[in-house]
This record gives sequence, C-alpha cells and structure tokens, in this order.
Amino acid sequence: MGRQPCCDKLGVKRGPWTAEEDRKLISFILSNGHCCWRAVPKLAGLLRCGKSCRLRWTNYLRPDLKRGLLTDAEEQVVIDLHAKLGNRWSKIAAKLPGRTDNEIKNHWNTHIKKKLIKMGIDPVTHEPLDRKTSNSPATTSQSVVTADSTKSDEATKQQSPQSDAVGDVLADGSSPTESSATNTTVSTGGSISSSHDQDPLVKWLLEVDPPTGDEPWLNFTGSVEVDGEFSSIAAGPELPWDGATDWLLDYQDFGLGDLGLVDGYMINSSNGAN
DNA sequence: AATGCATCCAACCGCTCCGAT
DNA sequence: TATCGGAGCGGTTGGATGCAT
Repeated sequence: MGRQPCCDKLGVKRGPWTAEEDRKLISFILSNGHCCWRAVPKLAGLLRCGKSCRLRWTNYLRPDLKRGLLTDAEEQVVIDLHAKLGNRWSKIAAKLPGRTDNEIKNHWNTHIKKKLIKMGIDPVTHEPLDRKTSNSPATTSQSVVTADSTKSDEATKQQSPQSDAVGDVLADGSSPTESSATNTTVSTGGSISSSHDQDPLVKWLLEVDPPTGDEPWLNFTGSVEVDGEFSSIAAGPELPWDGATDWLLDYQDFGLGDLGLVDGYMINSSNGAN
C-alpha cells in the first residue's frame, strides 16, 4: 500500500535552522503547545516537516534543556543505564533532566564509548574486551567503570563510586538507592556484577514515569503574538540557549515572569536538574 | 600560514510502536 | 481484527570546528 511520507519533500526546507525559524517555532509552541506536530509547521508558518520541528524543539529549543558536556555524574548514570538498557537512549535520557536522547547518544558515541574501549571494556556488553578473545587471567583485577575512572588512563585504578553525585542528576532529585547507581563493576569473571537484575535503582528507573509532556511551557497560553515579531518572549539569564539562539537574549528586558513562563521554566530547571 | 585529519554534534532517514477507526 | 496515520526512537550522515603537522 505504501505510506505517505511524513511530509512532502517538495517545498520543505532542510538543513540547519535559522534564528527566524527558531523564533517562529518557539513562539508558536509557547503560545499553542504542540497538539499535532504534523500541523505545527503549517500553523507556525514554517517550511519544515513536522518531524523536523519536533526534533528541533526537543533537541535544541526546549526551555528546560541543559547545555554543555555531561557531568561526571551524568556520564556515570548513562554508563550504568546503558549496561542495563542498551541503546535505548530515550529511556536513558528520561532519567537525566535537561538532556536529550540525541545528546546522550552523541556523547556516548564520541566520548564514553572510546573511554570504555580504552579501559578494555566492551561498550556494548560492558564486559572486558579481552574476555572475548580468551579467558586470560589478565582480567583478574577488578575494574570499576566509573565516570572518574574513565577520565584518565588509569583504568585499573580503583575508584569509589560517587553515588551522591549520581543521585543528584536523577529525574526528581531523589536518590532511590544511595549505593547502587555507580556500582557497575566488571568482575573477575567479566560479567556485570552490579546485580542490575535486582538492582533497586534500575528497577526504580524503569518504573518511574518519564516526563509526562505536561510541562508548563507546553501548555503555556500566554498572549504571545505570532506576527513575525517575538517581542513577548524573553530569555532570562538562566535560559540554556546557546549562541545559536542568542537573539533571545536581546529580549531580556521583557521578562519571562510577566508571561508566567519563568515559573514554568524555573520549576523544570530546578527539578533536580541542577 | 596553509593544509589535512580528527572530532563533534545538529539534523535527517527509516523503522517501530501505538492509538484511532 | 486489520488497517491507517502520527509520534517517537535509534542509526547514520555531513557540515562545522578544532587540532596537528
């Protein structure tokens, strides 16, 4: 039967987003939410497909996004969850407030993967690499995969897990189990010995609901004009947008608080995210 | 200073999942 | 139950940037 493409290829703009497009998308979503991504570009006056709009919003424009490299604690959570969940980036991202699946995926592929390989850990199985080629007793020394240990070449150095730090990055700021989050250890036998199957942390992570999509800014219905101007939306000093959206900073004087946006944003950003 | 290589990351593509009919 | 369509996910790509020579 064949499916319709998510958008017409003809007349749909692709490639990097311009500041003007960002402006339109933010303006539209802040004032209307995103009931249906397919309809968003049309309603927002964008020559993009809905998919592209969703991606741009979720990966870059969302007000509650953190920017910058993952912290050691966040990295450790990623390693830990990856050991249990595999490449389910969205699930992992759901446990790291302000981080996107794309960001985590990129970070994994560019940083963590290499670190683990360098340490002799298979990034896929989280088992020692040389265990695959032989059962050499060379792996007798226990290696503990922690963010700290991955930071240097001292792979064999034993580090104490930073469970507190990990707890800090969890979705609601709570610390389900103070101990297990960073205990992904590769034991003598090469198997993951973090007891993930029974690990209360992992259990908790898998049970806790991810963000519901009911974030305040999604339902924001302030009187934002979508008339080509963006005068009502302002970026406070704590907003995470980087240089690509520096234009937002030009509107600081208007104040998000007037629109009720700051409250929504601050709630989100302070919800264990920092 | 110029060039080539390596790395990073935003964005796209195609697939799967899931709700509606 | 089968089909359709939209949303979301994970893999991949390619341009931009940084670094080494």
